[in-house]
Amino acid sequence: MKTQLTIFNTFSRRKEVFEPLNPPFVGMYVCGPTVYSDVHLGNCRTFITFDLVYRYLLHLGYRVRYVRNITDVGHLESDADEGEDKIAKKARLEQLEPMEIVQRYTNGFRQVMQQFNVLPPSVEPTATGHLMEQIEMVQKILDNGLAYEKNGSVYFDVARFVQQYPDYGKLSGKVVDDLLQETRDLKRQDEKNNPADFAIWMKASPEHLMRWKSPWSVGFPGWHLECSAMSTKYLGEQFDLHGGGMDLQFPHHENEIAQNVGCCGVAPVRYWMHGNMLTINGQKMSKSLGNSILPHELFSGQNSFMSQPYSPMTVRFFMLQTHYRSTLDFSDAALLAAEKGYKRLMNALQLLPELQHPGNTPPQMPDEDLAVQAACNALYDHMNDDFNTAMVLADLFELSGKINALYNKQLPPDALGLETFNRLQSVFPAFVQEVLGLADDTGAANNQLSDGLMSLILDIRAEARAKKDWPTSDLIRNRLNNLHIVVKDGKDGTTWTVE
RNA sequence: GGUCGGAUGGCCGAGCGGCUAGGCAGAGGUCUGCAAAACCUCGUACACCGGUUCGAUUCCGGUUCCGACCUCCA
Repeated sequence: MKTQLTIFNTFSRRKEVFEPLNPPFVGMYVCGPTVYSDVHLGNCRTFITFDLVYRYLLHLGYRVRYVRNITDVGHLESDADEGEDKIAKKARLEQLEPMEIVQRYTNGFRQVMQQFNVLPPSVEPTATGHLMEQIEMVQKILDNGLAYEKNGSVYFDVARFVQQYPDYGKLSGKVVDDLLQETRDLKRQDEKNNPADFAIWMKASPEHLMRWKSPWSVGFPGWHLECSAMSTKYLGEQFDLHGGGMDLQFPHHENEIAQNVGCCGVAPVRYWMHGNMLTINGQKMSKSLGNSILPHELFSGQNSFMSQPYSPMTVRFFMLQTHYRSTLDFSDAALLAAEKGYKRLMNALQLLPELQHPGNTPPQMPDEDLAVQAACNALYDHMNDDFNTAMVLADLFELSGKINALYNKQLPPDALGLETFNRLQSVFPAFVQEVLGLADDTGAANNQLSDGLMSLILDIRAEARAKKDWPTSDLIRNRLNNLHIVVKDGKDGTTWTVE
C-alpha cells in the first residue's frame, strides 16, 4: 500500500517518495521533439507517459508548471559535433526556409498530441526563441573555467568538470574514465581537448543556414544547451521533475546536468524519469532505423504492419497497459485485444451515470461494497507506486464488472451502500478521463440527431417485438449491424453502440 | 568489446519469498424469442542449471537467448 506518491528516480535507481521543493508547486520539464520530421509512435509514447504524470500530479492537487520544449535548432545529424543540423538539412532538401520546416512539424506535432488527448504544457519554449539565454549560459560556463574556445566554437571541458563534480556519469551509469579514454576515431576531433568534451556553441560553416551572432563566432548553440537554459529560465536553478526517453539519458541528460552545474553550481533536477522504448518486431522504433510508424498511418490503417485502423484512444489505452519503464512491443494482435478492452471500459463509463441508488445507506451486499471500496483505494495505491497504470487498469476493470452487474440487475441496486456508490460514481470517471486521459472516441458519444433517430427506430422495433414479429425485429437489427451499430436487448429495454 | 535491462500461461502484459493482476482468445453455465452484451465458473504460467530457504516464478551464482545505451534518436 502506497499512500504517498513514489517515483523511480533514474539518478538513484530507486523508488523515492515524491516531495516537491515548494509544495504545492511542482516544476516539471520534459524534452520535447526535434521538429525536423513527423513524430512517430515511439515519440508519442514518451509524451503520453509524461502527460499521465502531469495529469496525476494535477489530480493530486499540485500546481504544476509543465515545460516541454520544441527543439528547432542545434540538433546535429551525425557524429559528435560535426554533422549537419537536422533542420537545416531538411530545409535544404525540401528547398524551404528552416523556419518553414520548424513550423510545419510543430503544427503536426501539436495535432498528433491533441489526437492522443495529451494536455498542452504550461510553457512550450523553442530553442531559437532562447538564444540570449543560451549565449549567457555559455558565457557563465566559460567564466567558471569549465569550457574553452577553439576557432569560434566553445566546448565543455568534461575532464575539468569531473574534478569538482564526481557525479558526472552517474545518471547514465557511465564510468568517467571510460568516457575520457574513448579511443574511437571520430572525425574532426582535433578541436576538442578530450573526446568526452561536447560543444556548447558551434561556429557555423559558410553554407550553414541557421546562424546567430555571439561573442565567439557567428554560429549556433549545442544541442544539449537549450534544455539547460530553458529549464533554468522557467523552473529555476533547481526543480522537481525532469523526464524524457531513455535514449536521452546519455549524452543529452548527462550533459544537461553538467551544463547546469557548470553554470549555476547546483544539480538541477530532484527526480529524473525515463520512459522506455517502443519496439516493433522486437526492435526499437526509431527514425534512424526507418521502422517507425506514423500516428496517422496507424489511425487510417495505411501501413504495412496492421490489419486495420486503430483509434488514438485505443493506442493510448494500449500503451497504458504496459508500465512506462518496460519496453512495449507493437503488434496487430496486441492492439486488437487492446481495442476490445478499451471499448469495454468505455461501455462501463457510459453506463455509470445511468445507475440509480435507492438511497438507503447500509449495503445489502457487504462483500461487494468492500470490493468496490478496495478497488477505489487501489487506484490511488497503484498510481502512487511509480505510476503503475497496468494495475490501475486492472482496478478499473474490476469496477467495470460491478458497474455492468448493477446496470444489468445481476446485482441489486442497493448492493452497495450509498457512500460507496457515490464514491464509485466520482472516482471511476475521474481516473479514466482525468488521470488516464482516456476520452470516448467509440462513436457512442452521440449527437442529438442520431440519438433521436435511434430512439425512433428502436421504438418501432420494440413494437414489433411486442407483437412477436421477429422477422421485422431482426431485419432492423441486421440492417443496423450493417451500419456498424450493435443493438443489445437488455432487461430494461434496448441499448446500442457503434462498433 | 564495455555498461545496463529483460526472458511470465494460446497472445499482450502486471506482480510477488508462501495468499498465484488485468485485457484478449478458448471452455462451461445464467439470462434471452434468437442474437449480442453482461454476469458467474474454469486453464495453475513464470527460459535453463545449481544454491540460499521450512518454502522461490520472486533472492544469489552460472548458462542460453533477446534488447537498450556506449554515436543522431522519445
